[in-house]
Amino acid sequence: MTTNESKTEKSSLNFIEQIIEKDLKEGKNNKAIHVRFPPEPNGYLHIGHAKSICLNFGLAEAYDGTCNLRFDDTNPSKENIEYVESIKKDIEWLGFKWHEQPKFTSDYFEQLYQYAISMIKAGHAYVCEQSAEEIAEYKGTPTTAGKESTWRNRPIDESLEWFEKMKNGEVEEGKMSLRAKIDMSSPNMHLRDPLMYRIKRASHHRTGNDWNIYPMYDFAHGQSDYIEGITHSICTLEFEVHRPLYDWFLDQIIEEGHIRPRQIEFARLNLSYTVMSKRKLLQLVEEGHVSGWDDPRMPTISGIRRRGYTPKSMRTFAEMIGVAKRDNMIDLGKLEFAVREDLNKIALRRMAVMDPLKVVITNYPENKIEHLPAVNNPEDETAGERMIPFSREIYIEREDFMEDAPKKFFRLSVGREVRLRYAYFITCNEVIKNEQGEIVELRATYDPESKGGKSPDGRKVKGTLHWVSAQENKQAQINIYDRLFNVEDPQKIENGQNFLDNLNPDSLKTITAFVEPSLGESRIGEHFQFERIGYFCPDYDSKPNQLIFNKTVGLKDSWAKLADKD
RNA sequence: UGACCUAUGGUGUAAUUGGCAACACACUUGGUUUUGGUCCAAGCAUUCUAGGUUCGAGUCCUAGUAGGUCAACCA
Repeated sequence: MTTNESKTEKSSLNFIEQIIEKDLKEGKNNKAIHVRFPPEPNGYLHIGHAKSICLNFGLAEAYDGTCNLRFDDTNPSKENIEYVESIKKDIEWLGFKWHEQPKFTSDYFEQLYQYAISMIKAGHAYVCEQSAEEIAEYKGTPTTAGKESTWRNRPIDESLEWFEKMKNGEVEEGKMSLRAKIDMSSPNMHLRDPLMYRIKRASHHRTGNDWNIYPMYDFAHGQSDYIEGITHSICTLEFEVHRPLYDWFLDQIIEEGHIRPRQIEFARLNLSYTVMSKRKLLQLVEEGHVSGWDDPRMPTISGIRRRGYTPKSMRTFAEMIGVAKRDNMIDLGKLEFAVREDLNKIALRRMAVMDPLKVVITNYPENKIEHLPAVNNPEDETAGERMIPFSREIYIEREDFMEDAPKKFFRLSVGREVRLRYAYFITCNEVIKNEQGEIVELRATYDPESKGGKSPDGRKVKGTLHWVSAQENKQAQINIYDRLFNVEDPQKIENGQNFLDNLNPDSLKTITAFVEPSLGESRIGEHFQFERIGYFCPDYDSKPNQLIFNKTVGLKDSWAKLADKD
């Protein structure tokens, strides 16, 4: 068995896989792969996180390694347990399993504190009494060097003493901080004596009021990686400039014979027609532009789930977009392709009429109701059949009829014959209008010989329409979602505007539709294809007597494309 | 004008590390079809620019250009 050797089924490797295979080949880290997904529990996960989750957990799966889930909870004022729970749920939904129990950076607060003390003792850290403003001022700018703090060379004992007092809550918030002693003139801003600890009186969601000081990201992340034995610490590109600091901190604590984690950065996901920053997503929720974190228009994992996307489609998508270091803007169409591909294979076909137009079949008996068999999924024989009621009066889609139809219009028009899916051929012979001249009803005749939709004499009809019996159907509320923003990159804004000005006012349309009776039994978690329209799923609020469906994504529509050209 | 990073079709990712630029999405055209869906077939690139090395360069060298990240007691 060569599970630890290479990914044989894939012909090309991304740059991270190449690094890993090289490390494995060289026998680094005892030939083990141990990665981690380190979210901060201060918001809901979005599809960008999904990319990272698929990357990290996927790497662990591929190389017979392990992947930790670690909550990076060093900022008690922003984090809470609600987010912890939603993050766990999202990862599980995607189908991944973390190594052992979920881990928390707060589990290591005591160890981190000890590391800090030893650094003070070694002369690599000091307690600084500059204010936030002074620190910023002394820091300099990217193009000009900074100045050293006046507290930089205070005696070690004094720093030790004050750090202890900081910890014990004897120092006011903002009055002191612990800083690493590195290089105030470094061209890398992050090396200009970065903060290691700040005083915070907030209650932490796990450690309560045990601590009055909390470590900063840079002094917590690499250390946590080290403590957990992480081999490859994969993060996004904006942390690239942090890497020298990551390595510097590691140098201060590393011991002989221990695994030294390596930080590797990749480009975060950008998806067209949406935003991906937690801050902006939070704003959309808080200002009520969407109904919540799991609004099906949100790029959050919970939103996407409610929208009807499948875990498999998310993983396919992650596979499709790949991993690299250059900035990208992924076409939303790729995500839609991934979900259509999955849903096409698994979704049960049903008929539903969104915008009904009544058709009376004049030569069909008045009170007769036939139950006709219909295939559940042509892509999956095992899905079987169900029966659909057919009657003298039916509804078809309003847009499936046209009075002055062009040649390319394969649907219903006066004098034209079409097939009603799984039912009969009908020919339209009369249009009924109201006083305003609007079409309110169609009269048609059917060919009794064409039962099931098969032509009795081999004659062809070009069009097949979906339909629902006007007598036997269910009403359903349908939520039709469109892209949340009108422009590809909502963050690109004109002067004086903000990203909210790019919101698509028509991103949600709610209508009432007639659906075939079998949909009355649909359950949350199921996926349907409403034939010729798109994929839909029952919303969380859907009930048997009050059906609600969310549109996941439309079917590809080459007729709409053709019609658009005029 | 500092440091670091990145440049391959409309989009994303490859190219056995110097040897016929490949795969997917999108788009176009045609075929099949009881979903204008699916499926099948075909088409779609001067590898950011300019020089150079080489029998041969997306890959190496030189000089540019463009984009991104970094100045939170956030992560």
